[in-house]
Amino acid sequence: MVAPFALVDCNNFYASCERVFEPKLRGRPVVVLSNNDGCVIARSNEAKALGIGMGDPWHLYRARFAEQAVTVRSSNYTLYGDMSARVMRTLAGLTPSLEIYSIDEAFLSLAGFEDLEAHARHLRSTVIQWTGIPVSVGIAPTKLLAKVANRFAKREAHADGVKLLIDPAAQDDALARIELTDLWGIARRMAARLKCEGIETPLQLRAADPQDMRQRFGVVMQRMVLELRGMSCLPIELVTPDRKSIVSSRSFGRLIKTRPEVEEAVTTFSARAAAKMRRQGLATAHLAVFIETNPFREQDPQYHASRAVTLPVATADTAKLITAAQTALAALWRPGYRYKKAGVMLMDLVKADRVQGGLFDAPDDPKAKMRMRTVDALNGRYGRDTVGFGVTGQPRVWTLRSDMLSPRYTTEWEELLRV
DNA sequence: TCTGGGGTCCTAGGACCC
DNA sequence: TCTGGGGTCCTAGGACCC
Repeated sequence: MVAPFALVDCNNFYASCERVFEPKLRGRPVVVLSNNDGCVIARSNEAKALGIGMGDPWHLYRARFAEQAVTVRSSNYTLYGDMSARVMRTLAGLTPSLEIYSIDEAFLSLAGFEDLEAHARHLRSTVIQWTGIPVSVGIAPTKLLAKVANRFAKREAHADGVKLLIDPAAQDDALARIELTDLWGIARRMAARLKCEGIETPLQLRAADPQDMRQRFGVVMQRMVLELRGMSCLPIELVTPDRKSIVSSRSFGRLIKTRPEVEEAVTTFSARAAAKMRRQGLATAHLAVFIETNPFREQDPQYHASRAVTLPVATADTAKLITAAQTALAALWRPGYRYKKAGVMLMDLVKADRVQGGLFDAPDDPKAKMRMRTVDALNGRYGRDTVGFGVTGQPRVWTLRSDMLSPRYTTEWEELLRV
């Protein structure tokens, strides 16, 4: 048999994190709220039982649950990130192949384990013992089915946090008891489309012809059909790929009308995103700013827009990114609206080993200056700022957009840059 | 009067995930 | 009065370039 997958998912993660540091909250309804305490982003089982929904605006409940002792916490992402790292470190010690899928989920390969259920229970008990976070474990021949298994591990009381969907009969039974939208990758819109085409249940989807589904819905849907049949198409991704973009955005606590206030926010977002980018060893030459009015206030005139700017060279320098962001903001700013949200997006991120040390701006090293002249000449010749180099490493060709790195230029550039 | 084709970039939006 | 934040991938049309 193919190596089975386990999906380990933390139960009600943010609420569970709060409980680790406040044990008296155990057994009581707990909700964690989004930024500005706007809406519900995590609920303990007790809070779910009260009918509090994911994403619900908290103001709908505030009065109702005041006296019912629902404990409310503002979110603390630093804490959750730290707890997540503890859980992932624990899991990493218990399997040779771990894929961190999200802040509270990980896929594990269970290749080589004889007693899958015993191992799953071991994972579960070790994580709660070492971190205080309860987890559920779903095991199946494919990632998609492991997701389904995890759902039952969480919901069935007798499962006690572990569910195996290895036998075809068990898979049939599980798929018969869920909706299309319960499947990983199918949400409301796609489910509606499928239903229009006569596919109304997960079992019907599994029975569909994979090739035909590819024609009608694309390669992603074909993979889903195969995964439902127990043919693994989605391998464990052991290496976390570099981020392609980094966003820093916030809804304002109140509606904002003046430009200086938005400028201030955009400055903060730029600095925050730049810091995050540097921590990940990345840099960028593409940045965008967006601002939005409050779409829930239908009586207000609406405006939402984004503007991108390109820097002459990739950088991770906060001051340069702030300047660029203000330029973008100036281009899209419209007076007379009441703004609710703004953000800064850093895009087309590149490895920072190409751009470290502000080298593109004022290199002191004579060789670097020489290379800079060559770069200028090349950029002049091609009419674009597409060439750069690293001071610390070997001179190298890089591009502001990866798709501009065409092979016919690469060799020539490499030669010219070798001072 | 006829009026290409390939390519990139930007903006916008849709769909999905956590 | 109060409705999150951070990601990925895909598509489409217009501007612009060669």
